Order: sequence, then structure tokens, then C-alpha cells
Amino acid sequence: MSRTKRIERPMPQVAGHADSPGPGRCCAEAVAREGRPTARRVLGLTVPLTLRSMASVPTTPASPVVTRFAPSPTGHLHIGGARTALFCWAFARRHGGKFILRIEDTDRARSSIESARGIMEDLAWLGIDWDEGPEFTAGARTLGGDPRKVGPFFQAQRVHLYDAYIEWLVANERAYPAFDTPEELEAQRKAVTDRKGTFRYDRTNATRIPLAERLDRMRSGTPHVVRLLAPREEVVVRDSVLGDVRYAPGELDDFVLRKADGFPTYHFAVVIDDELMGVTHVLRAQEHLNNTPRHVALQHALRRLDTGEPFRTPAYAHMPLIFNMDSTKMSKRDKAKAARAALKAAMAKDASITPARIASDTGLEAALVEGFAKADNDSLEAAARIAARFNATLPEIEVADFRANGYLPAAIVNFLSLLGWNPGMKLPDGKDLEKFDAAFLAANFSLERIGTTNARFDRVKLASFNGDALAALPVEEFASRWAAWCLEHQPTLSAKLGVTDASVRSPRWDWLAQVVRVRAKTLAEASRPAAFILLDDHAIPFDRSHVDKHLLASDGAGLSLLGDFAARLGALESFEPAPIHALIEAMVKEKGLPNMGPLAQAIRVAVAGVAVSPPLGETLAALGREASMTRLQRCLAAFSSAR
RNA sequence: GGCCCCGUCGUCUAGCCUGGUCCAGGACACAUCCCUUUCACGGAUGCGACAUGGGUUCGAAUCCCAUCGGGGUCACCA
Repeated sequence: MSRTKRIERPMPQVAGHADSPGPGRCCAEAVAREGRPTARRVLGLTVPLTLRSMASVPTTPASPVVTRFAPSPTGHLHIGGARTALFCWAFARRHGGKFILRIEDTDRARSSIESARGIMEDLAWLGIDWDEGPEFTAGARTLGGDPRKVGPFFQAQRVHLYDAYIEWLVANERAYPAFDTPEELEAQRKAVTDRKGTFRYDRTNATRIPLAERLDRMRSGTPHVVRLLAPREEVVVRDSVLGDVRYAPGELDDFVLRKADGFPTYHFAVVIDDELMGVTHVLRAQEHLNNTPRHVALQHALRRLDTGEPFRTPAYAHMPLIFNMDSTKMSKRDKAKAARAALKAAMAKDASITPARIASDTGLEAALVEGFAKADNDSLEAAARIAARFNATLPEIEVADFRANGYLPAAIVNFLSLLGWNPGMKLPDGKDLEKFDAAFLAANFSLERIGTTNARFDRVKLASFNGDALAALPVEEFASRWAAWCLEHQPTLSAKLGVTDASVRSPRWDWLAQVVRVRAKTLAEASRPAAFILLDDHAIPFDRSHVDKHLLASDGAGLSLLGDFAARLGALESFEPAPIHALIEAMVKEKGLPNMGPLAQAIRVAVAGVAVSPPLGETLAALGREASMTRLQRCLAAFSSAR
């Protein structure tokens, strides 16, 4: 990184709109730009304050910071969106401000209320609570609400507001209706791009029609869009992360404000809503940087209908993008891609596997599977079922995916915080501080420490964080969370141990939970070391090489040890981890074995089929007396003749 | 292609603003060793980067320029 360091703009007492007038403003601007020569002098004043002295200015509680997260409800919450929400939330919390959730559902074809609800669930699950926005009940508390009366928070319900502003813009000749058809536009665009030019909307046609006639046609219901009369001057975006970004005159064209269906475009709705909702700081991904001059131009063109005041420009902070490890975009299509790859591989290996057969296996429509295989569609439903059919794992892209795979919200929040932000603090031992919780983030988040370089989403590191978070949980807590996870995703396992409710568990469950925990990075993975539980007591699949090595070698030494052990275990009074472990230890000592290996490995092969299992006390105790004895006896019987 | 942003270990990053303390620190991953009844956990050690080229300077990861590379964006999607 070679950028100059930015000083965070919103010193509490001057937080607010970037160009709102006020006594604190020049200081805010100057400090925000400290270190950037171009901005050292503001309003003709060189501000003598040093960073250090500014930092010591006391915080005023009446800080008016307002941030918002504004997803469009067209699917689940993307992990990148979760980071945006997290940072917006943290910034508001850090400054004692408000965090708004607004649903941008102006794309009528793709938006759904279910998606909106799912997004709220995911946010709440992550612990990102919104002060204003749609109401949502999470446990005992209700999130959202509208104390300042700035709602509604679904844009589709705000159309009358957008229309009023459109009217004003058109009446004041700052925007105009245009009657081109999509086909005409497409043709123009193609003509320009074919000769490698840059297409910009040509307003001459639309503006040649006299104003009165345009208004007439517009009001008479002729299909039209409304476009902004873009300014012919330079537009500067002041970004708290990237500094000033300049767009030369003529770069902006007359973009659409209102679509032919009467709904506002994203650009128009954001600007209106951010102003009306009093949003002071806009934190969003860098892909929006090039949208920002449009928003700034719009703000310059608009005045509030209620007060007549000009629109204010919020402080912008564009954060780096998050990519896959191979630097492709993290997209839900990755899931379809992975499932398709699994399907193709299977079809290549086995000629009997056809789309039709998969359709009947998975209960999907044949046409859907056919299309999916040919990449004609990227159905998530098909991806999920096909992956399940072939035991393939799909990449985690959305918060719901991580949730389903047994990640803890705390680990996700911690990991996400480090993607594009860093507290820049050292631990007493000199190592970087990188493990922290949401409360720490809320207390320490700052714009100035947002990075500029795009990040790769390293699932392996996330898994490590999650494993640590799992390990840090109190034993009880882990046991119940794992039970809850199994009840939902791995019911055969919980059923086998008689667990039907995460809060009322058996001792056997908790013994297993304890040993499984250090072996797992996720709740889903925790079931792996417990897989031996699921085996059929009467049909343990023995690993031949392990049998040879641990039971049959040295003239069946392991097997005879096993026979002896089985007799002793059968007589053991208390079938719990500690007594079992003591029994094994005593026997090792009595037999004069060099260590526990020969006995322990023999037992493992007998009860698990392989010489790998969690510690034996817990393994046998979790299995229970009956199953343990059955497995032991059966193994003895199976290999006695092989000696 | 136009415009815009970015460029420190494989990855996330600290350091950059205020040039020397940096033959660049941490974490994840990887390797080796120790611990050990297996698998894990844990502990120790190691491997590993300032994109390139100029310039400024006594001195540059840090300042300037160029080149190269990566990314974003150019919709009646958001």
C-alpha cells in the first residue's frame, strides 16, 4: 500500500454531511484531509491542528452519525454484503449513531419479500442489529422501527416520494422525459461500441422537443423514462478511503432516474432516501465508486421539497472488494458451477448417469436438470440437490451457507472484520491483534483503517478462526450447539444417542461432544470423528491393513489382548470414560506393555473398523456398554479363525 | 476500448501519512521436530513478500514519475 494515510472524517462533534455548513466544518474537512497536500488548505485557512491534538478533543454524545445498509431482496445475504452491513453497523455504533436497514426492492421482477425476510434473519443471526427499518423479532427483542418517521423502508412503498422529486426536477428543467425505446437505445449503443467508442446518451433528440410538448406527452401516459440533465462540469467525489476522485466534464451522461414502469432507478432512489433519512455516511463496496459521481451530481441538482434546502452530500467510504481465492468474483453461480462439475465428472465416469436419471433420483424436473447440465440455467435448487446426490460440497457464498455448515457468527464477524479493515494494534507479546468480537469492532472501528486493496476470501483461515471460536466455547455451550446443529442437519447421529432436544442431552452426548470438539473446525465437521457411532454394530467395515497390523501381527498378539480386554470391560461396573480409561491403563501395566499402543489400537480396530478414533474412554462410553461389547465380540469372532 | 481504483510472504495483513529503529513484523496455510494410544490439540523451529524501472535523498517498502500487472465500471440491475 502506498497511499497516504487518511484521517477519519467524522470527528464526533462535527460528524455529519460533508458539505453541511457549520462551525466545525472547516476543521473536519482539514483533518479529514490532513496529509493530502491538495486539501491542506480549506476555505483559505491552513488549519494548525495536529492529528494528536484533534484526537484529544472530547467526544460529544450528540453525534448525528447515520449509516444504512441497503440490500436488494433478490436472494440470500451474500457474505460480502454481510461485511458491508457489519462495517456500517460498527461505524454507527462507534459514534453512537443510528444504523438503518433499507430494502431496495425497485426491481419488481427480481425482488421478493421472502428474500427480504431471509436477509433480516441472517443479519440478526450475525448480531448486526438495526435501529431503524423493517421491524423484525429476534428472540426477545424487536429490531427496526421508525422513531424519526423517515420510513417506510421498502422503496417500493416510497414511489410517491420519488415521483414528487421527479416532478420537481422536470418542472425545473433539471431532468427530462425521454421517449426512446429500449431497441433504439440498443441500436445506438451497438453502433458506438462497434467502432470502439464509448456510448453516452445523446440528449439532442429528446431535448429538441419543446418542453411543453414533452410534459404533455409525459403526462398523457406515453411510455417514457426520465433522465437527469447531467452537468457539464467536473464532479469530485470525496472519499474517506480513497481520497478525492475526479471525473472530467462530460464523463457523466444523462442517466435514467425513473424507469418506464414508474419505479425509480437505484441511483435516484438512493439519493432521495439517503437525504430524507438523514444518512451521513455511506459505506459500500468499491464497485460503487463509479456510481458516486452520479449521486453527487443528483445531490447538486436537488432541493428538499419540505424545506427547500439543497441536498447534502454524505461522506463516502468505498471499501475493497472480496474475491474467491482464484480471484474470481464470489457469486452464487459458483455453487451451480461446482455442482455442474460434479455432475459432469460423474457422467464421464459412468455412462448410466444421465440427466433424466438424475432428475428422477433428485425429484427435479428432467428439463431443469438437462438445462442445468448444459449451463442453460444456474438453478440453486438443482445445484443443491445434485451436489447432495453426488456427495459434492458446494462453496459457501451466502451467510446461510456458512450457517448451515456450522460456522459461529462470532467467527464470521471476526474474520469479515479483517477483510479490508485492521485494528492496527499489537498484543503485549508483539503479535498483531486479530482475534476480537463485535463489541471490540463497535468500539474501535474507523474509516481511516479501511484498506484499499481487494481481498481474497480464504476459507481455510476462516475455518481456523471458527475452530478457535468453537474451542473457546464453554463445554456445555458447545455440546448444545452441536446437538442443535445435528438435530437439523444430521438427525441420525443425535437420534442414535437419544438426543431429541439440544437442551436436554444424555451424558453420552456430552462425552462425545467434548472429544469431538478439538477435532473440528466447524459444527458440521464435528460429526466426522463421531462417525463410528453411526456404524452398524453387526457390520463394522474393517480396514484390512489395520486388522493385519494391530490384530493379526505377531501371531495375533493384538487379538488375544482384545479377548482379555473384552472380558474385563464386560465386568466393568461404571461404563464411563474415566473408569474405562483406568481399566485400559491397568491392563497395559499388568501385561507389561511398553505403552498403550498395542491394546488401544486393537480396540479401535474392533469398535471403529480402523485404528483411528477419539480417546477410547469417551469412544467406548459414548458407544455404550451394549454396542461396545457387541462390536468387540464380533471382531473377536471374525478374526479368531484367521490366526 | 473509455473512465476510475489498486499493487508488501501462497492468502489476510502490520509498517507507508511523519524516509533511517525493516537484510520488513504477525496470522492462516505448508515443512520439520517435540509431546502423544491413533486422529487431533498444544509447543518449538523453518520456508516465504516490498511488481519493475527511473528519479529525489547521505539513506526509500515508505516521497515523485513511468511501465507493467490486477480489479471495478460503462443498463429502463442494484
